[in-house]
Amino acid sequence: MAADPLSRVFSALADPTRRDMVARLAVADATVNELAEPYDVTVQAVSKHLKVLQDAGLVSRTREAQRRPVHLEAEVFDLMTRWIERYRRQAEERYRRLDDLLRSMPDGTEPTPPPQTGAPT
Amino acid sequence: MAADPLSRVFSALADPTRRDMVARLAVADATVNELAEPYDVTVQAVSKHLKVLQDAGLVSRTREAQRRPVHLEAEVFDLMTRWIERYRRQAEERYRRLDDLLRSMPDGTEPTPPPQTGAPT
DNA sequence: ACTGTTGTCAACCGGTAGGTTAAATAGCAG
DNA sequence: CTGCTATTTAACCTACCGGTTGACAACAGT
Repeated sequence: MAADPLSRVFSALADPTRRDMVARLAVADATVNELAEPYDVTVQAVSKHLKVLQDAGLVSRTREAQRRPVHLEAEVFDLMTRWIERYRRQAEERYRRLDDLLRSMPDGTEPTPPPQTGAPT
Repeated sequence: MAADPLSRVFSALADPTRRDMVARLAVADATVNELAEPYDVTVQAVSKHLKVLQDAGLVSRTREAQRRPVHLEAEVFDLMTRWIERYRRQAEERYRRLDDLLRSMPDGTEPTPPPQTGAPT
């Protein structure tokens, strides 16, 4: 199983069934059997999906009598949003600067662009 | 290969190496060999990663002499952000309403909410 | 016309993801 | 204690994923 949290979250949401579960859990908590009902897979398969979501920190389970309601934990979304926004912004900034650059030299001279960088995580 | 775009994007970003490539491409376009340099995998492996990113719509390639610079396409990020924000908001709305509910009945009467779990005592 | 560089394609391999069935665990109702 | 319901665990199977090596295509430079 993927070591880093970001990989776990992205990987968890890469499955349509799991995304659908998240969508339904955003509306209301639900038990495993309730969650399994709409899909034509076994309850065990759904239980596995739930484990993936839980390992990704997307859901939590609380013991309530013999049932174990599943609850959506929305905070983890921030992890993704922050990652995405970071690079989206960076890319947009690039375009902006490229625009400026092109506008500032209609003669086509190459002004030796900044040196390459190493990559962050 | 995953049919729906959302699965493809999430799946593509579930790999740390691919996320790192995206991070570097946010800074500047790069060729396959340049991209491969920091990692201790073969160029072929990187080429495969690139194909995944491309199928997800995250990068595009433009033919330039014998090189094929890779370019980050940031628009696809919106697809994810929209999905995430939608359910995050929905979940937060749920909490808000639950708060209101609890605040609105200090007598402890149960107004028969939807046949839900977690009935407060 | 060769040679070197850049990149892809094909075949293969080990590991893991997602599904199944069958058995085990946990709690509630008689 | 027995049985019913809800859920997880175990064992297994198949398919895909990420990596490899080896061969090949396209182009630049000499």
